[in-house]
Amino acid sequence: MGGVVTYGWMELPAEAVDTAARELLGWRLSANGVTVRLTEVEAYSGLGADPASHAHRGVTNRNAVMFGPAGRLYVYQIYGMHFCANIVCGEEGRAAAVLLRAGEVVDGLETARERRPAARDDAGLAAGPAKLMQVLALNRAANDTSVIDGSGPATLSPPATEPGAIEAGPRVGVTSAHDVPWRFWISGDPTVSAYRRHIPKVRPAVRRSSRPSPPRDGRGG
DNA sequence: TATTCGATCTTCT
DNA sequence: GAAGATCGAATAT
Repeated sequence: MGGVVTYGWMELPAEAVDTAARELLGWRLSANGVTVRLTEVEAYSGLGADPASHAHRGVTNRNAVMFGPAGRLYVYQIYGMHFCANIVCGEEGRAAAVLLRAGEVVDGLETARERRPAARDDAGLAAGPAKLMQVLALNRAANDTSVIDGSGPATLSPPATEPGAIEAGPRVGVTSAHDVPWRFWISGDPTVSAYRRHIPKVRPAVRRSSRPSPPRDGRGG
């Protein structure tokens, strides 16, 4: 009946977002003339039990897409200059998403190389969440668009071949929940990004008194 | 080869 | 006002 495409990972409940993440390995994402095969992803739930998730404090203007229906992109900007994308999972109303961390360029290689002149080799073209976005030429305009019905700039397709063994470990760059092994990657794949432990933010030399945080209506001058 | 640091700005408190 | 699901160049060893 319905011509609407539905994939298995879309029907998993929010609490099974880690399973959805595993299932998405090997899938292909195409946009703007380049296709990438996903080799590394991370799961985020934000159901209150996942402090590393953007959604764990509840709905905000930014993370609202995470609470929406599965199969759409949640794109956010990080450090004022990079964009990263998640594929929303889980039922509508409950936050769950899979961060796309790395991939292998399987089509549009020439274009990908032009978009990533800094890459040392082809394996490094999309070896990182922001690099992946750059290769696909996606930005905030892709936020809240579908990847399953062709209505948005990016389209997701099932794996051409079964991915090999999958490994799991702690997520990269998060400032909490280091013990949750929700980063998944295809074992031995050269395009998987290097693991970086949480890097404490460097503060200006001037350290204020170790007071936690000022009262929030202290806006007087 | 490993580690450190600067760039740059949106979002939330 | 401060932190942040990063990248790439520079520095240290």
